[in-house]
Amino acid sequence: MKIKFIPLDYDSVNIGDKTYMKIFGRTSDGKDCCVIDRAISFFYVISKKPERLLKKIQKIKEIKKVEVLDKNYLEKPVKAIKVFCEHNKISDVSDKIKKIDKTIMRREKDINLTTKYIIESGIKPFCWYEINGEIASEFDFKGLSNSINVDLVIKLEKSLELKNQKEFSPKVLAFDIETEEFEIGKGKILMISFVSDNLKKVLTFKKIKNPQSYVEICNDEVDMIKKFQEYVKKINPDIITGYFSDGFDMPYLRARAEKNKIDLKIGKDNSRILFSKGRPVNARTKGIVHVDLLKFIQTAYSQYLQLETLSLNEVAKELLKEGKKEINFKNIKQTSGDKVWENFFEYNLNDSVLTYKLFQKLWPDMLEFTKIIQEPLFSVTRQGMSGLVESYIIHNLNRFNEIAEKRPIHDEIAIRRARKKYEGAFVLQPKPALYENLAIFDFMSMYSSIIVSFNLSGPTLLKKKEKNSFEINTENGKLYFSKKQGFIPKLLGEIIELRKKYKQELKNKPDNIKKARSNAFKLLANAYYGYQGFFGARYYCLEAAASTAAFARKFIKETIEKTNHGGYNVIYADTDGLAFSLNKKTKKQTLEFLKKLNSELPGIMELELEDFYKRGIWVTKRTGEFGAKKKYALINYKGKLKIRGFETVRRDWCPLAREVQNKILNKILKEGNEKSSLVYAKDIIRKLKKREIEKEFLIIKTQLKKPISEYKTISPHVVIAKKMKDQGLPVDIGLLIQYFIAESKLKKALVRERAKLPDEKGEYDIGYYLNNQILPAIENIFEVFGVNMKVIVDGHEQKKLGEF
DNA sequence: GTGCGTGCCCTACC
DNA sequence: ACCGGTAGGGCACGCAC
Repeated sequence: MKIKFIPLDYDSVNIGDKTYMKIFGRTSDGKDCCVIDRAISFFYVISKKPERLLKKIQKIKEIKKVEVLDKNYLEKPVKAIKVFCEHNKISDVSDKIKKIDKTIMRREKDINLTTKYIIESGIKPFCWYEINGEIASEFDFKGLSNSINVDLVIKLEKSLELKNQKEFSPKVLAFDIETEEFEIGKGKILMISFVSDNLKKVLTFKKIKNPQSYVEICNDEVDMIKKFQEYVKKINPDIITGYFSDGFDMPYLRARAEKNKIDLKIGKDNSRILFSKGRPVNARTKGIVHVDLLKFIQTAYSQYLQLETLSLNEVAKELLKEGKKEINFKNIKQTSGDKVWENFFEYNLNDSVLTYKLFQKLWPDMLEFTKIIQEPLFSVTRQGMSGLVESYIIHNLNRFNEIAEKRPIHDEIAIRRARKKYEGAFVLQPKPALYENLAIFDFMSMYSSIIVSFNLSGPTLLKKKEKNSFEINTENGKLYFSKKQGFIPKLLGEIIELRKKYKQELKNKPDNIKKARSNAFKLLANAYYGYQGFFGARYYCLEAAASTAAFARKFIKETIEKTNHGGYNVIYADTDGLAFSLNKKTKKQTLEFLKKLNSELPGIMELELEDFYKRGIWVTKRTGEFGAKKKYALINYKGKLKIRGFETVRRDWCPLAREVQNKILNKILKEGNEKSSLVYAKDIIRKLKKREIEKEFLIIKTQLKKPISEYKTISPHVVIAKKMKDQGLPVDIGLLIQYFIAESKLKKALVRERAKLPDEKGEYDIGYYLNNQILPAIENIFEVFGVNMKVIVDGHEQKKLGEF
């Protein structure tokens, strides 16, 4: 028979002594389908004299087939023996070959079976195919089809990628649980909510009177978990999604199922939820793709989100413009009244609703990444950017006839991590002042364009100077790179081109898919440089990373020189951009000057105008009279502010300090002087001294970055974290610790001894907030105008200050 | 006992 | 462990005086 089919999830299974792929997906008429195919399993043996080796290798009985091929390995032509055997025999066979000769290079054993299958079969995720095959009978594959809960199980005979790739909207189930305890499995699950198309439900065993229609009351926890399982089966989604569900909801469900001796099976092949061994843990449900939105947001979205945390509440507020339902957890007990529980149900349901909407919002991005990277959705949503870069490279190696480099093992990683850091970007020290009439130029994707323009990669790195090679001076001497384009720079060049193409298409006719596609290529391009310097990368090359940084320093410094020579005054520069004052030059002249600079740049390097600015301010460092780097504020001719590095944009400063500084920067940039800001600042200080500022503006937030016990320095937020843990609150890595600094009877109490939880009793310490928050945030701004805040505060109000 | 350098720690910039 | 280096700045700590 012939069907139109779209693959969503991949899995492998051993039947007898053979390995098969199970490809879960949908048919064009919406049927649930599983296509069965033989797995494709092989690895390469690279040898200078393959003929001699071949005879010995062929004696190994597990090997099914060998081919001697001309391949490339790290750009160099090699003779390779492609050794085919069953997947579960690969390491046996490989070991036997190693025994023949220890030095023999074996490669691609470490490429995962699904990746290999996708590459070799060409059956890619979320791409429509015409599949020819037979319906598997109950006798095929030792009855495999009986164990798979789908409408159709097909033995694949032939597949053809369809020209007409129509859109596919997956059926999604979003879910969320609420529990008695935060620790995984410790208390009961109180309720499970889930949302799908036209369906909203809360399952619970709390028996309240007259519940809302979406509430379904179960007998007990066991019944509730079983009902959830039944609902998943009935809804039969393509994707099940949650928020931090890898780390909480899924492990909790498993723990409670185990505790209650429930055989919880969610997969379409009746398998249990599978958890990865490493950290962070991820949870897989076979056939139904489990997507944890948090992980994907962390890798693909967080750089665009200027949020204090990536909590569902904040992310939903930012992306969906709607937040979570507020609720006070502490008061909820089994004995609480029905009204309290009603609220709790509503809250729980709302989380699933938000998760569902968030999924729909992010879906174009996930889909585009999946299509570009060609890895299954499950792994795409869990890899970091370096993993995505690597997958992209691996899926494109066949075009270059390349054998993949091996993944570094433990010892190799240790060596790499121990290597000295290389010199990074150049940052120009600014001269503190208020400037007028500015412009910023920056290099478009500077590091990526350097990698492409100078062919910087491991395989193109030369051992010594060759005629006609690229060369660059680094802190470890000169390095040389071949001019024959390597596959890594080539692929990156393509990514940059595609990004440009889709960006243009997006401009011409905007839609979400184009936006997602353009963005995915942008992220991928930007991650390339980091990838080559990352110790876990197959194509790790510190020399290439160091050279990229060295070229960047060279070009930004040259551009600064040229700009100063061109009659401008460069104020500041960081990595790939420079700010300068126009002096008497016009915008038009400046754009002409930009053209000239561009005509002198090599390869695909390009300098752009970022914007013209009406005013800009640079301040001194707190220590010393020098201008502070990475700290400035600008206003453009439309009145839009660009604030970088200032306390205003730092979450570890209290809102009052941030707000006051923000207002002052705003006023100064708009008005061109400090006069009215000074009046404002004095007023705030007066209010603070009179304790007229609400405590909520004085809460300091700092993230817990590691387990409490690992801290060598016990700083205020660590003390607070301990307090919270003692109170039975969930204190985990990544938690944003909130506290304020209170007055103390002790004369010389440390800050940490004065730190209190926001709802703890105590008056805030006026002296601390004045001297450690407000003044530091505004002092060096006024200093630019020769105004000394300390003198003003002390001079006028010395007596009052003395009290603190 | 104070003052200062140093290291830890967090969070920003690009 | 899950992309890099550069930088500012608070806080705790320990040594010098």
